[in-house]
Amino acid sequence: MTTIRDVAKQAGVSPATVSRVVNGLVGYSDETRKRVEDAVLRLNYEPDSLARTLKTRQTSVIGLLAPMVSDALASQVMRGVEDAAREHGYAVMLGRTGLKSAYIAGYLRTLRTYRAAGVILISAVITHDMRQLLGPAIPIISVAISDKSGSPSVAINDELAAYDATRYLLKLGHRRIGLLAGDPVSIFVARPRRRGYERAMAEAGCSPVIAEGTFFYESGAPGLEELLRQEPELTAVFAMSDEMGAAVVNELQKRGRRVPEDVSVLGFDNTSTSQHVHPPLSTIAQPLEDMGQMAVKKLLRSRDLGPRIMPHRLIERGSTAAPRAGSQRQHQVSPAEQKQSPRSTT
Amino acid sequence: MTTIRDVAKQAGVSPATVSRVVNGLVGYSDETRKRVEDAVLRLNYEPDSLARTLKTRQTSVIGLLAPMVSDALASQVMRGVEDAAREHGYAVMLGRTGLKSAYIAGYLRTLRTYRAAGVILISAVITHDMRQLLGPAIPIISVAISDKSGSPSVAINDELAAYDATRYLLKLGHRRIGLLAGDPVSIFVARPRRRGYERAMAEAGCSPVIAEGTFFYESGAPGLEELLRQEPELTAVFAMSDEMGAAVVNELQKRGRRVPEDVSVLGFDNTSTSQHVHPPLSTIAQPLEDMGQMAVKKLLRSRDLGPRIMPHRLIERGSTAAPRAGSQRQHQVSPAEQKQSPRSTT
DNA sequence: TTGTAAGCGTTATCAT
DNA sequence: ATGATAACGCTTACAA
Repeated sequence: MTTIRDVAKQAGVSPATVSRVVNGLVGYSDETRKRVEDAVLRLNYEPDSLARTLKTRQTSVIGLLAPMVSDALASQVMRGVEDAAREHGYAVMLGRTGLKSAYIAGYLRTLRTYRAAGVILISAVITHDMRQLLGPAIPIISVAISDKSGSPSVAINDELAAYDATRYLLKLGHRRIGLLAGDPVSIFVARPRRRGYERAMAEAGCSPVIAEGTFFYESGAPGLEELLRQEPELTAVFAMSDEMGAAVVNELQKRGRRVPEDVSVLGFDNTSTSQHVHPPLSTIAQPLEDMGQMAVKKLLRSRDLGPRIMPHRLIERGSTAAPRAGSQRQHQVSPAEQKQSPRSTT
Repeated sequence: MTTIRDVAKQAGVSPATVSRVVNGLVGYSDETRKRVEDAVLRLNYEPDSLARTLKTRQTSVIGLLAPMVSDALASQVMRGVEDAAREHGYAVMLGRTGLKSAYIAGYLRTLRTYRAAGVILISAVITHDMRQLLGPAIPIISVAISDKSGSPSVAINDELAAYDATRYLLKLGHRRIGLLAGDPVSIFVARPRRRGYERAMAEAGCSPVIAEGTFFYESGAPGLEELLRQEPELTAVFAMSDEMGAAVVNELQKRGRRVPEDVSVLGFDNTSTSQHVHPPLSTIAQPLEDMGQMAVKKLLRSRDLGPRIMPHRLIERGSTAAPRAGSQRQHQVSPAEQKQSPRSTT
């Protein structure tokens, strides 16, 4: 390993001068700059980040904590984070937390001793303990969680997104719309999304039909079962994750119901799963990659605190349509229902 | 930030003694150990990894380089790596390379200056340049690539896996089996898998039918189109990725052919995608998570070089079956065809 | 058993 | 414009 001293010797100058040249500071002649640069090239010198960080206290690693590194949502966010980090010259340190606070604490400690420039937390809320553990020098930001506490965060408005989604189904003419939700204590977004659904249903004078799943594919079929038990005449299902939505599509078809002719299905997240089912899932898209990028940008802008709301959008694919004429009376569309979030088609 | 000196002062000993206690070395009385431990607790002292590494030259970070952090295969491997790394007290530094050698080089440099304990490369072959860049002190290992060069690696035998897969379809009675492959220069596993398919087909006296896709879902439909153009009487399709396999299932159904009654479909990798289609895909499973874990273990066992072959296995789900009687003559099973890889059902 | 001091590779301060 | 020199926080001979 070649050090700054080697370069200094080779160039016939002091280490201090080499440091100045390498860091583009002032205080050397063109002549010496040239000599130093030559030496750097010849010896293939690369400054040691560790030593540099030890001295300057400024580092170039960003911590990224995800409950699972292998689920589609986290993967997308990770991708955005990784790209933005590289672009700004930062390295990413990855931790899989499984949402276990002991794991999170462990990573936070590690990140502190590595003097991380900041920490990004996917799908988890920032607690007081976490802030404590990191110390005041290291900022932390959450991604993909609507956080009411005012901590730095990048997320969509989950309540509004679910509201818009439900409104969309109502507008198509559906009245009996089942919600495939999730456990609100382990899955933080489940609560606001449920509120959004309930609000839209209440405004339309429809009664809610709700079952809870795990957000994983496997829980889709039992979830549908439960919804149908509560309301056999269901004409639409709004699933809080694409995985559950995909499972519902497959399960409906297995039961001999056509999608979307008999039952419409709407997913959430616009992960690749939504395209792997036939017909492809209509879904609510979160700009996950953008959210990851935004998170590092906020982290790096010294004090850009507070929550940042990103736009969601409805993507219409083949899994949603108006209910069959006659299957129930048509829903009357009121003027107020025209204002909706922007919507696009893929 | 509290340093070793603070603790020393608090405990009334020298920094050296604190270091000894903290690192569990010998050379102090029970009495002082107690005093030091108290001070550590009271001051909430945490040794600085950076300074420690600078001195000892041994680090606790493992570099993990993946072409995409958001595809299902890499995610699974990452998960295994992450788990094993944590278990051994290592942190994971993540890099997304897109297989661009410039990106890889950049990360390798970073990892060198961070004195990484080792580097894990997903879905890419280790080149001489990479080894050069890392220097002799840092080992590197590839995962999910059959590497003939003898560099450290953890992978399945892709040739054999594809051979077994094809044999399985032959044994079911299929003769006209299409292969949905991939570009062998950008997707390294495409070549051995193709060889395995060709060998099995040749042994059975069947002529190969091959189309190239990208391994992504989108390429499944055009790939099937091409296969059918070459051989309209196809009764089975072997896709080199689950994504392509899932697309083929959907596309076949769209064209009014039933799976598996009219056409069988076999995927590869056993990613979650294989379960998100109906009927669920039969597929070749790689133990991706195990492979990730194995990679860090090999890295950490000082000099456990060379390639490590992991077992693949065939998972039978609903997308494969014998061809319809009469659609073609039954294939005669020879005794040699009985020896097959272990196989399980999910 | 314990302390002193040197040094890991930098950068920053202060002379010159 | 350049060079000594002293940190950064830790480990490790070596000495006591």
